[in-house]
Amino acid sequence: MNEQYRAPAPGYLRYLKLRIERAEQAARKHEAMPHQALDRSLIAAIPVFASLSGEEIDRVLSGAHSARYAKDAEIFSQGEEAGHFFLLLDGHIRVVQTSSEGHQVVARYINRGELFGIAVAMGRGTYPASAVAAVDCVALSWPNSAWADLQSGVPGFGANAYQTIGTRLHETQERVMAMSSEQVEQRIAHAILRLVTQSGRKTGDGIEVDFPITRQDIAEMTGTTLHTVSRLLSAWEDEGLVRGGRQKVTVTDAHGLMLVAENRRKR
Amino acid sequence: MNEQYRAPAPGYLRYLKLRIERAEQAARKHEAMPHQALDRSLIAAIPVFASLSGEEIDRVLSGAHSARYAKDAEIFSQGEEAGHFFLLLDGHIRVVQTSSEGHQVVARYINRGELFGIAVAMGRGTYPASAVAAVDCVALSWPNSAWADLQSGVPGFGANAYQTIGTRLHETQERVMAMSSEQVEQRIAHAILRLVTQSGRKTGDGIEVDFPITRQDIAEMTGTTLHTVSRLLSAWEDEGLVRGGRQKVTVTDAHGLMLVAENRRKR
DNA sequence: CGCTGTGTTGAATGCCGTCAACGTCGGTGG
DNA sequence: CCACCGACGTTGACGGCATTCAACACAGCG
Repeated sequence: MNEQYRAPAPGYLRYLKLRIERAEQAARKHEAMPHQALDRSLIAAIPVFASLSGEEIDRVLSGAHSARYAKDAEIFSQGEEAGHFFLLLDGHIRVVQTSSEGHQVVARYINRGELFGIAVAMGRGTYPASAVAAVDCVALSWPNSAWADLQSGVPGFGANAYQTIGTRLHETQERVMAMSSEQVEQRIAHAILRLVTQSGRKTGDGIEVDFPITRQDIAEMTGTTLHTVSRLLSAWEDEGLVRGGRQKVTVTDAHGLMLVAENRRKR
Repeated sequence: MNEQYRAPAPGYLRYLKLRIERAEQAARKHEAMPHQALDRSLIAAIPVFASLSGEEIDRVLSGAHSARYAKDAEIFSQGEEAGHFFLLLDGHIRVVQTSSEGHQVVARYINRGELFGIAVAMGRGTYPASAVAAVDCVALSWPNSAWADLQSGVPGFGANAYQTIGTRLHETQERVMAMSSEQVEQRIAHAILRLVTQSGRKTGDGIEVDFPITRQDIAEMTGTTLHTVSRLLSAWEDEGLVRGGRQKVTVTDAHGLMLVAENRRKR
């Protein structure tokens, strides 16, 4: 604190660099087929729409726009005017927030069947975060003007949407509690358990996060650095709790990892 | 990590003690006049209801229950079945979350005119946090069954409520970002600025948080300890940025404090 | 085969939590 | 009025843990 201005936020340059990289990747936004043939079965599989008749589904889809998004494409951008809301049909989406200093945080991952970008439901004019395809994705989008129609036309749609928001608020608050009270080790363990619970895929020797995820991503979920994440994952691999890999994490001993998460581990 | 079980969370005993104290204070719950005379003017001053006619206001109030809550009384409790929602007519409410290990976090403060305890809007069966009166308070409450009536009967009520939730989600996410990227000093500065912005009262020599707030409360808002808060407030007092006091904080140099919050301070 | 993105690991610094002790204020009861 | 007590606040000393800095390893790709 002896300089005229304090040095920029720790690691600022690294974050800036990453941000630029991702921005360049994002230039590929909306590269894909803008009006893919819509299949009723895609929709009928979504719980919210399960109760609808074929005819009703057609009406719901008539106002929707389907698009494919390549991996790392940006579906919408933080601060951008929010004109549409989305429903993820397939893939995984990473929701990223960037602070004014350039620090990035992964707010959450969206799984298939979930609504996202529903700024309209909260009376917001802009998206509070960016949505990036973690893998190739397919999503429906509606203009905000369709919100009222869906709410009145699809029984349970409004309730489902507001419950989604409520769940996210609650999860975010729990994250605040975790960051206030837990050690880094526990936070990372909890984060990984949440990932495999919500987006896990069974493999031969455990449960694996079924989209590519880097150490840096995990660090941005838990408020630490990729170094710390790497160190801990290595240590856990030695203990047989997880197995690492390039952009890959496999939990081989979920129970053991849970003990770590709750700080009850022996040793 | 050499013991059989790791030591309990750092400072656990202190938190437990505090929790017990507050629980005892909370035993005074609902001590006050259960059906205070309702005054239309109380309601007409609330923005959401401003557009209503006197007759409509009477209808809104007919389903409501007004109560006074003494300082430190608990209006509802975390985990409790959520049967009502509330509107704060006067006073200030502290919303507190407690983790399973007993660690407490102040989720937010509620100001007059704001809805709180609106679990029903998010399809939640239980309250995710506890609400404690920071000063003597007056609040309206409705049974959950009145939610639909208010939504259909009061223009803008639903939109206002969902916007409130959206704002809180956004604020909570910003808090996650702050805890991920900012130093303790900046977080505390931001928290105090937010307090005086949202609940400030002008005094002779600055802006003061207009409800009693302890160092411990500030620590629970920012995820630190009361020691660190005390140290920093003392340092800031020496620099002329704030003035402290028993359960009191006065900002005397908001601009200077903002420089601290953004880590742009000279020196 | 270089380049870029990703991951690993060692060493050192420093922030901030922890422990501890003391000071101060306000209320309460003798 | 005064002594006592609990709640709240302050300050110093110490040390652990995570960040930071640095260097290297490895995979994929053009």
